[in-house]
Amino acid sequence: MAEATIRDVARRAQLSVATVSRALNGFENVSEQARERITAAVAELGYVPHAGARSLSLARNNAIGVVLPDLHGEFFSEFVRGMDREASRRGYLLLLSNLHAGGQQAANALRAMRGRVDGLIVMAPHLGADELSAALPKGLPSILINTRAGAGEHPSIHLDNAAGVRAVVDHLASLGRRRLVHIAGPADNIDAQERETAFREAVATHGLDGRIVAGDFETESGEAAIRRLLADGIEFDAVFAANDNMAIGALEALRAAGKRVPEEIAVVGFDDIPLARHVEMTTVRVRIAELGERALQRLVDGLIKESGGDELHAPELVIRSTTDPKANG
Amino acid sequence: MAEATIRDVARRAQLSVATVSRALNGFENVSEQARERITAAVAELGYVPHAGARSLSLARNNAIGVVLPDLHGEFFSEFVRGMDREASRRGYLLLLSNLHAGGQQAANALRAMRGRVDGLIVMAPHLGADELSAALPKGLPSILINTRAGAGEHPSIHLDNAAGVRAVVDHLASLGRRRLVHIAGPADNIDAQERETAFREAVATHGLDGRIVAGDFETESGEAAIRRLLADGIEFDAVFAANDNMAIGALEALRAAGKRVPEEIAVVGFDDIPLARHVEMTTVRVRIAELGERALQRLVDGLIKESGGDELHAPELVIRSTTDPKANG
DNA sequence: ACGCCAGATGTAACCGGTTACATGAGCCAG
DNA sequence: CTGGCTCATGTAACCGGTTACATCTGGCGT
Repeated sequence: MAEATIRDVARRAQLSVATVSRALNGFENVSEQARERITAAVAELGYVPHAGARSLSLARNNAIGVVLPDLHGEFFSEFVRGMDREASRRGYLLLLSNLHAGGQQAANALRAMRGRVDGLIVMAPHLGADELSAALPKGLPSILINTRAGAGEHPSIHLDNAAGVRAVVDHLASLGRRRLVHIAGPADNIDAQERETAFREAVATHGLDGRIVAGDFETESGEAAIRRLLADGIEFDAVFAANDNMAIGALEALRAAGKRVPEEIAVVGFDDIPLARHVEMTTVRVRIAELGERALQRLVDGLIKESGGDELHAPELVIRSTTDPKANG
Repeated sequence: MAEATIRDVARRAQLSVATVSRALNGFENVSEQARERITAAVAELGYVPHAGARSLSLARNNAIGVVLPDLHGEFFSEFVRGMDREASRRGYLLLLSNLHAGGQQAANALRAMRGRVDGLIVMAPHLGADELSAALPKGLPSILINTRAGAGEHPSIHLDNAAGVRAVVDHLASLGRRRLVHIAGPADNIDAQERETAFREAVATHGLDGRIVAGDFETESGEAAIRRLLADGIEFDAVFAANDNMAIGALEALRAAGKRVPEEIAVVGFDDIPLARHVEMTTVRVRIAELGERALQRLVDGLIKESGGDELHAPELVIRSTTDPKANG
């Protein structure tokens, strides 16, 4: 009752395995008669080709490995969705492996991909350049996502945080806001770092007053940050949080304190999560699915022709009523 | 510059492939000296075993295939997260394939899994029992999720919609509500069907007045449904939508019409999406990640010992302020 | 009638691992 | 000194496909 193999089909059709293989792969040089016998045998045996064996002899897997850290839901599903969309369009499967722990665990996850996939999409923000280079199976085309380390050696795609931040600050400046507060994300998060740095620069460029307070990407930290500022009697007319969650926390704290948004204080987030749309918040939309799509696209194209270098993925400002009362929700 | 194989390692270490294989797989019967030479050779060549070849000879892949339809973000990421968590715990990888189109496309997706995975987790709500049986590679252990067709033949796990609905209706009845409205989901969605049927039954059991109006799982349809009821002058004191999105639409329509929630009209959803928590809505929580976890767990356990039958996955009522003003948010 | 060629089919090596079985070395008991 | 045992190691078959190359057939030109 074991699974039928191509040899079983050959025996049943009274032909050689070579002919069967050719017929199944749509070669021209197979007689009509042979083709019929083979189709019949396949149906009778319920034969399904063994993709693993096929991959081995073709040295080609039609699969892409995806290695991600433990991600927040929204990002994860959108990213995978994007990759999947492009993958199924091109006849590839996605082999998923999450990078829970660090170090050795990560190396194993990457190694397990060898011989099962034709390329790797890796997001490993917490890995150093050396660890990463050591862990990546050499000779397996890889593309790095939002990973600053080793960007020179491997093709990579990064979210263009600076561009998003500039768009926000430009927008706030154009609305006449002068005293901006940035609620930063966790210090060990690269996106948070980049957003903070870009904020400093953009504020300097516009000659605005820019203040930075700490946050950790959670709603509560945004709320707490604003309460502290208000309690300290700090003056400001705009809040730009490093992500939407904190911006929502900020929004609630402001409204609880009786501040009018956006008339007195404008609020801007980053990411454009569904909730942001619901509360009509101005934010920076990151088309994550598109990022995944691009990554896969570039990787698969690169399987044919090597294409190194770093690419940026541009986000987009979405203006809603927490900055502009005229913007409808 | 091709990848090193085990034979290269053997040559370099001046040993046979058998010894190398044994050493790499941690067998006891390898001398210390041989082991050292092998470790050195592996390091020098940067050898990484070819998982595909290994799978072929072991007839074991350490991978589980996951075939899902095009799902809503929240569900998808939670489900995959759950499976992944359990998979990595057990040393399995996840091979993902989305089921975009129907029929032949679906069959191909399933076939492509043969020989790359040890088992299949399939969610194919739109496939008939026959199609499904035909498409599933025979001899590949499979577990069906939220798929009514062919539940008898294969092990499966279903969301217990009826239990969730009963909990809601019990809760509303205990609050003294008598005239309930159910905003149903799309007619071709199985969960929507089950929720609607269960609603009819629960309402009958309690001897309540139950009315059903159409919806399509989108926020707007919930809003429209309520507006229509109000315009028609229909009397009701509770709304139970087949999902949270529609419940939120209903909530907005009620508030826009000046109705007080929950004093005049209670509102309940289904799913417990993050937004539901934010608007403090009573709903039925479906622990999707847990569902994924269970599916994988059961499948992998079943690889050892076949365990047929159908299992139910129970959801849980979460009471918030759209039904009970005392419930804090 | 014969050689040549095209086209269908078969044989067997190969992809990169694992492993049953064979071999050979070293040790000890008789 | 030798038979028999243990233990490390090697040889080669095997997993299930693909494919280079060999073989066979029939048709055609001269």
